[in-house]
Amino acid sequence: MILSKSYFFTLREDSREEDSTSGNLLVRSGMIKKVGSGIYALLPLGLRVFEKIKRIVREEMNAIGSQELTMPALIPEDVYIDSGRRDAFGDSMFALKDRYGKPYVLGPTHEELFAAAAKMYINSFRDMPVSLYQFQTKYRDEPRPRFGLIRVREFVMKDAYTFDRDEAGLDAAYAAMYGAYERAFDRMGLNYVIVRASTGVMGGLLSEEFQAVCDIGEDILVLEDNSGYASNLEVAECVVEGELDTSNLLPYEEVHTPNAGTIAEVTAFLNQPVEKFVKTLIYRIDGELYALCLRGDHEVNETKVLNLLGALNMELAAPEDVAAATRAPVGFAGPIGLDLPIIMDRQVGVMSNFIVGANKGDYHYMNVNLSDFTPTRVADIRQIKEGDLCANGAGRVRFARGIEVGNTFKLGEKYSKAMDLYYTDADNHLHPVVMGSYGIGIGRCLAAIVEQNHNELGIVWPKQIAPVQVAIVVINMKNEQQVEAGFDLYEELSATGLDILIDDRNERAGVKFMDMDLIGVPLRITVGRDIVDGCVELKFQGESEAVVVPLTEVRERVEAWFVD
RNA sequence: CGGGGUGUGGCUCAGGUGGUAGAGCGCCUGGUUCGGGACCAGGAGGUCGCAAGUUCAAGUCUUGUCACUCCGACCA
Repeated sequence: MILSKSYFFTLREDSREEDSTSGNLLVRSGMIKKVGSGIYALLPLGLRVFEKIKRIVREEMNAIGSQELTMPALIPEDVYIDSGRRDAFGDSMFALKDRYGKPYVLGPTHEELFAAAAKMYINSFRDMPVSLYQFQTKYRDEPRPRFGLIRVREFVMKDAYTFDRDEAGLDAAYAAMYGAYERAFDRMGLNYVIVRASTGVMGGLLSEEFQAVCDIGEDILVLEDNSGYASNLEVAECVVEGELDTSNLLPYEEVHTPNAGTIAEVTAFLNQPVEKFVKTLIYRIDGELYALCLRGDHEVNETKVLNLLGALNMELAAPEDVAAATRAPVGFAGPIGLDLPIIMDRQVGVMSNFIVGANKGDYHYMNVNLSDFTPTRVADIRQIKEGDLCANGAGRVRFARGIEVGNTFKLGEKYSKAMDLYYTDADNHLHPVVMGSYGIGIGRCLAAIVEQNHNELGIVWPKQIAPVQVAIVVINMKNEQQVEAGFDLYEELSATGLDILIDDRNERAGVKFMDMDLIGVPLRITVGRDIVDGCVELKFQGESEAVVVPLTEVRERVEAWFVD
């Protein structure tokens, strides 16, 4: 890459449109440019990085025997209606019509088409296992795009699908894919953890996420360092702490608590610790009202509730619904005498002589016990907190934030049944194919790498990802000796197969150095004052001092550095 | 979808009470510089998001609209 003849520019100031470090660095280094909300152009330098990430993923996919193909992004809407997912995606799907009025969508994910591809091929158990993947642009109408390439509306994803005869086959395919993912993310230089996740809209048996750890991550990871436990907050199991003390159960009594409708107000008014309260939240879940009971200092985990009930939507009930159900204003609901299904968190099961709302404005009950009401269900429905006991008992959990750069799903038979994908076994019986699906967000990887690897001057690319590995900076373009040596070196190093850049612009040295630091060149070779001795400077990423090396040794040093 | 903010040159922004647009950076020319985002002089570049309205006169006031953005809701 000869800089004076290349599309190359940098910006000195942060862009007002960008709200993340990675987004700003990528924009300032001229690698990406926002075109619209959640829509980005990949400029030449950015595309180089993007292609390197793709190459790593492609190599790892091919290495486990997955075959690449390409599905369309523009898809007849019927495909998703048939699988039952059109409604599940709802407004997050981009929808459009052709000139005849026929409805189409831009694919948000491609299980359906891959199932269709499998259907063309798979008839017999002899046709499996088989594994397919693609790189394809996905479209999701995100309500709120943000953080540069991290939450966008158009993005390239590598999605892979495996097809097996049975669950044992799926387990093997899943394990292979999991290993490929570990190798791919390791090669990218990402710091990541693998967490158990919710199967959500995708459905299925198991979901795990590859989460790049960083502060702007939108997912909360629950970690226990000694045991290596890692879970997404959404599904992190809570364990019951403490035991039920039945030694001194008291009869419940009504107490007047004027204007004390929040937990904070009641605890203050009654001067009791928040752990002595049980709060009762009225939710509307798939249209029906439910009461959820949790200890006062605990929060509802909506994912757990939805999974428990097999429901799709839940929201706090409207104030008028609460009033009708509890015969009291919001803030005084309680389980005693309440005519709603009651789902009680397991932790409440070890509480005694606690305080609940009395279903009567400005009143609570004290000294309530489990015998005073009957929950419909008792389950783990609370959100885990930092410092809680880990589900495996190994210790206390801490939280971290993560960017989901990849996920793996054991889908099982859900889509094959929906898409009528069956095969004949050796005994001539029909069985549904057992599927897995696996995604990697390429742009997210790029953003996460930058988010994890930068300093005050710019990006610090891992050398295998960097847009160029080596930059030759010619200090003085009017000095013929420097120019000639620079271009000779450029020729020589280009033969190594590495990506080489020569900065031959008529700029001052400071400008060139700043630009190279901004775009994140792992090795900078400076052709300057030492050229009179036949030497140049090599400055390796992470080293504060440059080393002076004779021109004759440069190639050797560069090659040794890169394989290191 | 609810609430807030912002739209002025390629970028970052300034433009009390209305009077016909500026700065810094970037770009072009010349000169002095030349190893960590140089300096001097000259210059090019703007339908002030868009549309109506008020007014002799609108970047500025009114209304509408679009875009971007933040908080919330939502979220593979």
